Amino acid sequence: MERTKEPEPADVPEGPPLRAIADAVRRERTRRELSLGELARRAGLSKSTLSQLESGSGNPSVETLWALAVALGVPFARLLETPSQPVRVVRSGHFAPLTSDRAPFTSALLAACPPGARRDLHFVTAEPGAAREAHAHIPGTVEHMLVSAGRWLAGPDGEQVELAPGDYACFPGDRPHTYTALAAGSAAMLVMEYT
Amino acid sequence: MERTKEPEPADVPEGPPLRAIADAVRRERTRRELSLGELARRAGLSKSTLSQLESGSGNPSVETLWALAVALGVPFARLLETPSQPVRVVRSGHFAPLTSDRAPFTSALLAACPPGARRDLHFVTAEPGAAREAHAHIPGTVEHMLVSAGRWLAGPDGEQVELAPGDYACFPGDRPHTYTALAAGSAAMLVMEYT
DNA sequence: ACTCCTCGTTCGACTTGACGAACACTGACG
DNA sequence: CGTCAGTGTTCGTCAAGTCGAACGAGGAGT
Repeated sequence: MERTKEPEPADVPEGPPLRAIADAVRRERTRRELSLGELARRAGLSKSTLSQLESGSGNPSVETLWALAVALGVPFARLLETPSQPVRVVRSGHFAPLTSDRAPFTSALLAACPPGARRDLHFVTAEPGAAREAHAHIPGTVEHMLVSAGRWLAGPDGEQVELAPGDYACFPGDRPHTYTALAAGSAAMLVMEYT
Repeated sequence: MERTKEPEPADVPEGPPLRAIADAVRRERTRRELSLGELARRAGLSKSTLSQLESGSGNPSVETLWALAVALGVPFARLLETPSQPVRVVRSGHFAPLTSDRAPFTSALLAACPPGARRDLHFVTAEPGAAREAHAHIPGTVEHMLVSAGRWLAGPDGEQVELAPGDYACFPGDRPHTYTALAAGSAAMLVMEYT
């Protein structure tokens, strides 16, 4: 391995989840009560390849992983999933300095659109006092909130976070959650994401 | 390639979408106006590897693809997908009167998600003086902008509109267009929609 | 005991992906 | 004109992924 000697930018410490892939493959395989050899045969792979893959040693090619996904009957991305996302908050000014090609311009990707996802855009305003209670939406729903003005307290029940203008947060929408304005004239961009 | 000689089950004619991956990488790269070498540098890859990958010849490892996904700031699965409307402005306070259920709450649907559409969320900040010129994206791209702070002049060339905090505008992104900050500390939510 | 089968692992040989260097091309600058 | 800094490509080399075969371990049935 070791393709590069450059000090990886510290703000992106993530490496490829080889361990997670290995576990996912083994999990999906045992769930179907398939033997390692049987899955290898169905996927057109050798047992040795699959064995090394499941042991975490290795760096499979997309062709190999694709064959496994087909043989297992799962979408490709399933083998790469990391456990459910927690509430994610990006404080104003703490966005990733992704691109700043020219002069006084910064742009940050808050949330890329997952495959097949659909997003509706809302703009909400509220005055203090009343909490908007939203019950659980259909599973897989994710909500994104970018505060435009005022102050908000929002998030799943028990995990609410306070947000100031410029703050961004996203959290699962398939659990009960609330939005509460803490200041007069509070406003926010709300993106509902369905999968 | 050709790892197996077994007659592939005819009901699953699919192979790994190497072509689609190649196109996706190039699309995401050019969308960010990154050169091949620059992306390779950020991802810790060699130019040759990336060149071959984008040309469709090759079978990248997950480590390689993962590095690219991180460098591009997109979820891994995005790279595996198979894959002109007038300017519309909604002035602050002129949203559709979707009055709240309870008291001091208003919510407005700015733009419903068309079937099959995909949207990426960005947060942009800028200082006056420099206009960010974005060249035409792939056809069908639509951009949504919700101003959070400051003042903006944005839109397709020749049709720019001035926007104040709370204002919303959407316009085609497949034509040359610009974003210009007119006040210090200007910020906005930017939603890129692809079909 | 033995045989037969299947399980998952480890071994050497082959194939191929990834790297670095050199390449041709373009446009900007003197 | 030449030079430089970019673009993206092709080349040879090395490391790593993949393969087939052989391996030891565990059962089930004689």
